[in-house]
Amino acid sequence: MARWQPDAPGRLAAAALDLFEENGYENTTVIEIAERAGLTKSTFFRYFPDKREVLFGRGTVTGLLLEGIASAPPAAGPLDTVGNALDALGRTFFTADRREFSSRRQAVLSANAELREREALKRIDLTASMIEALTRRGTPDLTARVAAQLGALAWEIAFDQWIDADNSEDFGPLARQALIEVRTAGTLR
Amino acid sequence: MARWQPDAPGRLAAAALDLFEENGYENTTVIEIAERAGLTKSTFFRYFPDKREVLFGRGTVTGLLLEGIASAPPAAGPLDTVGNALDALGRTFFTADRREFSSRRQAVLSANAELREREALKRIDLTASMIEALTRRGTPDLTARVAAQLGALAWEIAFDQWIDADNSEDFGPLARQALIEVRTAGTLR
DNA sequence: AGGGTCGATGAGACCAAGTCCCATCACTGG
DNA sequence: CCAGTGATGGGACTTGGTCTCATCGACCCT
Repeated sequence: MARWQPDAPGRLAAAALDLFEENGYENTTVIEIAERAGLTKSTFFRYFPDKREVLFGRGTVTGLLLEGIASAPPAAGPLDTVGNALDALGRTFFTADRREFSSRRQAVLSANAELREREALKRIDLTASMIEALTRRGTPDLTARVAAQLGALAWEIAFDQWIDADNSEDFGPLARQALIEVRTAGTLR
Repeated sequence: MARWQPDAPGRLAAAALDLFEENGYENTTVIEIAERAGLTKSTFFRYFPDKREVLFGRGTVTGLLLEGIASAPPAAGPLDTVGNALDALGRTFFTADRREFSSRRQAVLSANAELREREALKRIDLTASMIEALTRRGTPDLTARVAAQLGALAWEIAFDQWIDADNSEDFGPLARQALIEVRTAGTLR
């Protein structure tokens, strides 16, 4: 038997999500979160740099995305490359069993400005990562920046649809479709 | 004679920028900022909701941008509309006399994660505003979202160039040019 | 068996951000 | 001269976040 209950960070994250749903983010104290997880404030800050971060995974998403970009066929255009990456994300991360969790999490996020701010930062960091990964495979800088922005937009659209209760499609196809629509809408004056 | 020194928020903002440059954002206390401005912590938080916000203007930029979008010729395409708005911004806000200040401010922003996070939020809020302004003049939703993202990207590019020391062009033309390049780069696979 | 080590946790002091409430002060108008 | 008003000061209080040291349980080694 383990000396302590396993997966302290997981328990903290779960407790946090519960409490945020019950009382709201601002009315929830880090001490309360830790207590519900059977831990203390010290341990909380050992695993998460701040209170917001408890709702943001350990950056596995970024890794998957970069991998997806790097492993796309060399001949693929930038948007197709991003499409492949989003597809990979759908297969590995935005799986059906994670849908409910994602939905709950998203509801909490949109209810609080501080959390939305962190989300904004994540989006921009992610976009920067995509740009770097694209330039690494030879995409010209400006093209990479445009592709990354459009990719992030398609992600957002697909994610919202995926979360939507009366919709049962997988994330991958939704992202593909969103990317196509974004591309055709991108022929602007 | 006024009973108190005039323009308390302005003095606070100036003191903050000075101190952030001297000692860095994290090593500067709100109390220190207030003292240098001849005020107190209480007064600081009367004018700014938090420490970060002292570096972000009173949202005049958003107003100007929305105005610029709304006042564009009705026949203009979405990107031209955004271009007009950026142009207006260049004439009214990103004026030559504000260049040095913008440059100093930007250096402080990029040096601190907390400030970059706030900047990310501002960008996303601004993009949302642009989308709303575009849809209000009849642009289809998806088109508006793409145009706003590309507009924000062009803004970023133009701003970086404008800030760049060995460059003397005005913001407006830089933004126009950036927008053109972004549009041509946006024809992707 | 018993002592040493190690990794995860707890305890508590401490600082700064941010909130709140009330006092003060300088002027203004009646 | 007095009451009101608006900007400021003062200080108590909560919470997020940091830091340092103590504890505790298992495992190893002899």
